[in-house]
Amino acid sequence: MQTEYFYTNLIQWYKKVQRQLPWRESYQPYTVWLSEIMLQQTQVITVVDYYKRFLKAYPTIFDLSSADEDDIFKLWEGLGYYSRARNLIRCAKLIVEDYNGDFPKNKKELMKLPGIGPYTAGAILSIAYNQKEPAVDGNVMRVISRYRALNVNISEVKNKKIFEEEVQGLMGGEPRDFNQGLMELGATVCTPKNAKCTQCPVQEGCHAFANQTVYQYPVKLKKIKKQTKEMAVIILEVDQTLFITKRPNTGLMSNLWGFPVTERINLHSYVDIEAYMEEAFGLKVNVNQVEEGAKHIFTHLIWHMKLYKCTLKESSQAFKKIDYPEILWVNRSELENYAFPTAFKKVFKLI
DNA sequence: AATTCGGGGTA
DNA sequence: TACCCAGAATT
Repeated sequence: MQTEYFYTNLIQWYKKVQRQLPWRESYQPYTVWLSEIMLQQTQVITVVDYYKRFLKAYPTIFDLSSADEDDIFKLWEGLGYYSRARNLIRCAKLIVEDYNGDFPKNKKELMKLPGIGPYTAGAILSIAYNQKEPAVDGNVMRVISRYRALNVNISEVKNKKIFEEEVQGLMGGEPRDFNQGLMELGATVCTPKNAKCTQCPVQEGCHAFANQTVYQYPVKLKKIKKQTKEMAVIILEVDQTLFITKRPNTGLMSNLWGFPVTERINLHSYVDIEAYMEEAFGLKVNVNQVEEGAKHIFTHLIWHMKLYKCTLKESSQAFKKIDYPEILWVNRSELENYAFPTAFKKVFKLI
């Protein structure tokens, strides 16, 4: 029978070849949840060390729920998608306050929690509670679309339910190992390029392999064009202390620290930069020098940074803060105490 | 339904 | 370069 073939072979393969990963040492809801949040759009190899540090600092959901937000961001520094870190604390507090420290055991309740969507809910239910719920991520869509030769555009969110139903149909009695096995197969064998079909436990049933059309799947129709922005990074130094500010709690790199930064509208004007510092922070500055900065690539845009080295005008006394919640003057050795995204860490080396 | 969220590995 | 990654929230 087709269903038993896929399930049996996948489970057997997974139990034999699975990678030893820190979040596979136990299947507590807390550690499953923590690892799944970190693994969103982030590769396993990147997550491992972050996960270990995080779990050591916060062994239980109760530790995390009472954590200092700045400490969380410092631990998350460099991992990206920083709203995940903010949602992590919000979720931990809700679990402790509203659920007595125990994660809900149904999809509807789980998806009400910040940072938990359909994939993560399914992962928690299947991996922690061994419930028969699908957990469809990019790996699973690639595996299933190849196995069934599905000409379904995975870029359209509405098509995800097609894959969830396929997974349900293939699922057997061990959802925990089955869902993880599906993802493991996608991550290590059924890869986007150089797929290792000779090692595949379900090669005999795979339609794409039979038709030699493996690389036609998954169908993905959406092009992202990265926009390039010329950015001015303001390096304002007074008495060997640097001016830094915490970024707003929405938008790009929210809640992390950074230097003041603004788009260079008139590429040759210092006046615009001085006006920006006056408007945003109430600081009257002089731009003394412009130096080459760094390039940084985000998901949907590219920053070309130039460094605008400034001093305060003597007449300026008031350090007003308007748009930003927090500002600080710190010396270079203190920078490491604050969480900075990688774009600004590149600047550290230049100043 | 489309866009916005990082950063690194890989070919 | 361009693509992809154990996606979710917002517009």
